[in-house]
Amino acid sequence: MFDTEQEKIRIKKLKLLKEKGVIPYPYKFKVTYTIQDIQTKAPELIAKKKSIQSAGRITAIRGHGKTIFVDLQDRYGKIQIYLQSKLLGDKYEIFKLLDIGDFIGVKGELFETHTKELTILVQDFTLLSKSLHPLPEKWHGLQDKEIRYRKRHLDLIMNPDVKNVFLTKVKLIKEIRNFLDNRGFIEVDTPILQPVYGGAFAEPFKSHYKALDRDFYLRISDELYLKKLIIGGLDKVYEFGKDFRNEGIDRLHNPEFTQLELYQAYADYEDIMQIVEQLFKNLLTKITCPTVKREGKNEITYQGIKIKFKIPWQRTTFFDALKKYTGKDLKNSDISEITRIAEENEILILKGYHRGKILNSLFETLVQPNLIEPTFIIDYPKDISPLAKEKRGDPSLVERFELFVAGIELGNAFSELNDPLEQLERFKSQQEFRNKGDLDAQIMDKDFIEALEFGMPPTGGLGLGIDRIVMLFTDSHSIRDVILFPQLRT
RNA sequence: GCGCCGCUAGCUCAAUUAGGUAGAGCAACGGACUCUUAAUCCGUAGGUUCAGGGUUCAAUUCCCUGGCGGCGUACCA
Repeated sequence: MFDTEQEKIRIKKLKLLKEKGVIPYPYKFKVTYTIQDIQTKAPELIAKKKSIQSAGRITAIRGHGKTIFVDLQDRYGKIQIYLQSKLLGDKYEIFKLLDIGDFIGVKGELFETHTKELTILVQDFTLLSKSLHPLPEKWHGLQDKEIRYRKRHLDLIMNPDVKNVFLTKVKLIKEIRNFLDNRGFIEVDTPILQPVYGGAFAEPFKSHYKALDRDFYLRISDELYLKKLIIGGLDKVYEFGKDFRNEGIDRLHNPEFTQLELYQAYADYEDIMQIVEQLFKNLLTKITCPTVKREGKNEITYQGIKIKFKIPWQRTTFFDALKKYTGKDLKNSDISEITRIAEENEILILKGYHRGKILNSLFETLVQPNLIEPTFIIDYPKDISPLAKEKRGDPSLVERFELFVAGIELGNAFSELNDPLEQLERFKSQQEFRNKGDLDAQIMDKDFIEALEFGMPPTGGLGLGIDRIVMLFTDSHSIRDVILFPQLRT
């Protein structure tokens, strides 16, 4: 546990401190000014020679014989403190048993050094926690991505920009809440452990509930429960939910991720598109990440690509988009033609792939990477959208859209299917796909059908990938950079 | 899953070309130093080179297997 030379030395220092009567892990310390407070109120604090108390982690020590300069870091900032042996007497020697990484509380007065650096002249200090491991190197920080993800505490200590990313995530979620609350939506929560999973195409994580002696699944979406709330009359609901999908990990996928789902009664997918546009307009105005430069309120530069969010965003039908990038109108094509195009483009077709699924593969490979500016792809084939309502005037399609920005899928929405008899038929055809080998086909949920039978008003519904939106706002290349503890191999 | 790349001191990196006693900076330890800020100066210590196997007189270096990670790709509509 304490194998290295430096760790052994720290353990020894801990023992020495105890022998000298220093409590290495005390209970509390009164902070009268955070480091950020000190910085904003500096002129006043200096002028009035106010006694201030602040606390933080030691990140650098520069000794000069009878004086020591120390950098102290707290949640929002870093400040220099100055210790003089003539002021501290015997305690000055105690400080020599402290290390980079230790937490201390200090009491003193603020002043400016000759080089105009804000500094606390320390009259007294208190050890608040002894750190038993050396921190990574001060200048290069912590680079090793594996350690950064596995030991996020070290990443946060050493790489201040990381903090900004997660503070931006918090602000963004808070702002979405505000936006929805102001429009009369109510926030709810629905089960994560579900006896039947549904609402998306994905394999679930499976668990076992001993008391009931039956298998449960971690939800892959909140959809069916939220629609029950619409049936129950809540009319406008949303949930920020952790969803779990038993699938691969890459720069856009983490097995557990945060999704916003919202449902609005008496609305259709057109209304939802407008909500999404307004929501982003609001976020673009209010959310800025300190480490990401933005030129204007209507644009974001993501990974070097400038993206404009001028409303209304582009709306293109699924088949028009395919036509643009394949040169062929595939709306009435048969499966052999689609298969041929897939093969021409070296798109893998696995067991259980039916027409819609191959079309979707074509779309993802040939169209999606080109969708840089915010784009609503609308009106999807029915067989890959079992929860969406038929397109008015075209029974082969459904009223559904997906939102793409920077080639990344950010959201999925429909005019929700509310005809219980048709929903039953859709589930049945999903069952057939499943029997033919499509393991992601959706599961019959009789409980949900029965709820629909009581009557669900026309409803528009939406799912938004929050982590991916945060990627956009923080210019993060990987979803791992916007999830504090991303999944890694154990 | 597949492909490529990587893994060396607590951290950041050298040394691998063509096999020949594994180095530096920071951090640490001892010493000097009352405005430094990547403090400076003098000195010291610190290594199962990811693991296991193989080739060789000799392996961080070459080969094989495994582990972990990164990037890409596939799967995940």
